[in-house]
Amino acid sequence: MKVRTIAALAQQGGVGVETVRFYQRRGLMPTPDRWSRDGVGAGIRRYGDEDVRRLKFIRSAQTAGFTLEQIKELLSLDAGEDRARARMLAAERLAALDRTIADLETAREALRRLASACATKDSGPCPIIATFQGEAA
Amino acid sequence: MKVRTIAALAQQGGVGVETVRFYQRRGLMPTPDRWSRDGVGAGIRRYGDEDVRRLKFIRSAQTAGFTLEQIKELLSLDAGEDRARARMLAAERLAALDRTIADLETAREALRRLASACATKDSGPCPIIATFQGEAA
DNA sequence: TTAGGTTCCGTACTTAAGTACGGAGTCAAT
DNA sequence: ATTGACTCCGTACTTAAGTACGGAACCTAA
Repeated sequence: MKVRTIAALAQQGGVGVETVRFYQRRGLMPTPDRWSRDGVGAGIRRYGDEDVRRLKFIRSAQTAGFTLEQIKELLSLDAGEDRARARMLAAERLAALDRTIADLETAREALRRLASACATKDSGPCPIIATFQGEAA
Repeated sequence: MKVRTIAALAQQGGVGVETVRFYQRRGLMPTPDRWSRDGVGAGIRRYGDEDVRRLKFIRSAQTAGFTLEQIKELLSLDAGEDRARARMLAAERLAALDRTIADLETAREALRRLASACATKDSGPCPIIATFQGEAA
């Protein structure tokens, strides 16, 4: 149950302080009450392990291609009852992800062709446009 | 040597007219002179097969993750002598692409876990955050 | 208790890649 | 010759996801 400042939270999540604050404004991260150890003054906000997990989840979900808006919904579903909705969001993203990966693999082949086509000599023009497109539409 | 209007060019490239004009402003597509068949008036711009190839190249290169700025450089390299530079751009992008694909595949696994974890029952909470992260950092 | 580094907050700015708009000119078919 | 669609052009707006800024409050170590 370690308690940390926003800077430590951000650091553990691999983002900047301003980004955490941005997520708070967007409703993705909670904005806990401020408190000081000695009870004097307004204090500052402190964050726990749960917040770290939440922040890391946001980053992973982003890698999976969810928008912040969708991630917000996933977070609200996390404690909710609507499994069907969660499944649907996951399935949709999975399909889109597979398409993206396929596209990227096609692009990788094109890049390989380009790299090797331009590798055979050390000077002289190399037809990038033609090579890159290969036979793809 | 078919000649087409900007709308036909855009359509063949799978983009909108405004996008072609945007690429022209950015120096990615040429802005040919205007001419009319009967020589009367200023005419409009006409585009050939070369323009279609160029536009399609831009779209493919974008899929490969190049920015428009980088694509602009690739286009300038297409007829140039600097093979080394072309190879370098390709190699860098290839490496980044491989990292992206790997990340996406990791994300796909996480999504699969999520989908199946939330599939076992039809209601009740399903711990999205915990499930999605799996054991990944 | 004071100096420095942080936090907090609202607001404004940034970037990439478009998209939209409005008015004037042009083209193709009737 | 007119009408309706399309082109051209400059300028402005959009979206997502941050980043930056400035001043006031706060916290910690010396």
